[in-house]
Amino acid sequence: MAEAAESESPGRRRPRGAVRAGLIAAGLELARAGGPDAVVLREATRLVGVVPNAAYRHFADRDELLAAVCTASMAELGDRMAAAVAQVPGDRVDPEAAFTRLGAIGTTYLRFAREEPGWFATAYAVPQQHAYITPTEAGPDAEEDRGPLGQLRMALDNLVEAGVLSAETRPGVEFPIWSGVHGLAVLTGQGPLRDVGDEERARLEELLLLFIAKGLG
Amino acid sequence: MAEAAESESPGRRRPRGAVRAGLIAAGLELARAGGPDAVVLREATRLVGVVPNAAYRHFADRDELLAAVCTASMAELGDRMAAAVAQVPGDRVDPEAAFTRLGAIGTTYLRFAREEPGWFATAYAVPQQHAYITPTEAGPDAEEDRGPLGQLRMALDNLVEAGVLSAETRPGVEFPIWSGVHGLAVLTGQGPLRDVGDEERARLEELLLLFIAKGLG
DNA sequence: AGGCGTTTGTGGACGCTGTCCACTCTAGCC
DNA sequence: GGCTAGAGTGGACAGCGTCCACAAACGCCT
Repeated sequence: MAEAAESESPGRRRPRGAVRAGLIAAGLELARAGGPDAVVLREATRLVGVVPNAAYRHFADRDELLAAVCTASMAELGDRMAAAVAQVPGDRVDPEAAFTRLGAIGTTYLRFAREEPGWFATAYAVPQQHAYITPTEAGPDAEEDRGPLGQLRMALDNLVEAGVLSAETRPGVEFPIWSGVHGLAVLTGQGPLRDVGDEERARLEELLLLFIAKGLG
Repeated sequence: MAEAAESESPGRRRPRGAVRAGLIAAGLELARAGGPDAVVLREATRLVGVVPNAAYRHFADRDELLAAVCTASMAELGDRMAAAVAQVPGDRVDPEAAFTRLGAIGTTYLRFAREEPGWFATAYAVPQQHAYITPTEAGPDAEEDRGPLGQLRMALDNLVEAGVLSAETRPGVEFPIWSGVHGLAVLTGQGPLRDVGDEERARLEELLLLFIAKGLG
């Protein structure tokens, strides 16, 4: 990432979008290690090997850079969730597979928060409004939403299709479930439960998923 | 709060712990308006009417001041929850009252997050470890714990006493419940659900409490 | 080919922050 | 009634985000 001192004459020497992309990559690196507060503009430019003000050619201010890093962090979470879901064998109407997919979603979410706390915190630390989320009910064509909520919705819809989840329980359940998983991630991540041991943490996660399953049944 | 320019000779003119208490009060004011990041040491000293370095006679650094403000924010949340619980009529073994108390706890928590977002964020933004929480199982003598988790535990224990909640469901349920409530508070507070409308938000809260009730039943 | 405007990066500066050091004055103890 | 510890002051430093004026490279147009 860091390629300082190219020792060329000033002016533009890099390919067209390189500085912008580099700043985001550097920001991602910083965020990974220290969360959103660690995304400091000057340090990012330093990693890219450019003077601080160069960043202002690509971002209005630090918040805009941070927003880009947040979006990238969220995308990373979404990608990992999608990968985990895709890895579950069985088709849409297979009841067992549908349930396993839901579990994979929750587990991956919690694992991401545990293994990449900086990115997780960053993904949800949007400086301004950002509109990750379809306001409350997506249009009926809930195409491909790779965000956590979108993927959770798809998994729940599959559960209904597969006959595991009753149709009248379905509407809106994504929010209690998301809240539960997110809350545990936050409490055990940066919150007061942050220094419970590993196996204790695993027990809490299991407890939560069981509780959710009970609420669905 | 702000009493600048007392225009006395320098040296100590205030009662003994006044500056320290004033700094915490000023920090609380700042946190209320802007969350933990708004607790800036120099601004707090300015509000108290003292030079920035004076703060270092009472706190090792900014993080220690912030920690004190966090503790105070958490205490405020705890007080409001306790007040709401105390206001519910009926004794410990009254089933209906016990259930109402649990609802009051959740509702107050969510309301606090909604009406005092700065304090709420601050309460959970501890810079270092802080040990609000009894690691996982309190000693059998779970005396008076005014923290959110402690009060939630008491309410759940009451629910068992009153015969509403089965004894084998009880162990550990506080964590899924806390997670759910906290998660919704965070998601609708600073998270991606932050700009849903008021009635939408109310619906989400209701949905969550229903889900929790279902998980308990 | 050559000129020119737009883009992109530079250099220097400002105000703000947290923090350190040396100093002073006050209050309370012997 | 002096002395010592505590509490507040003043000045300074580095690091941060941000603004301004300037210079160089690109690429388009004639």
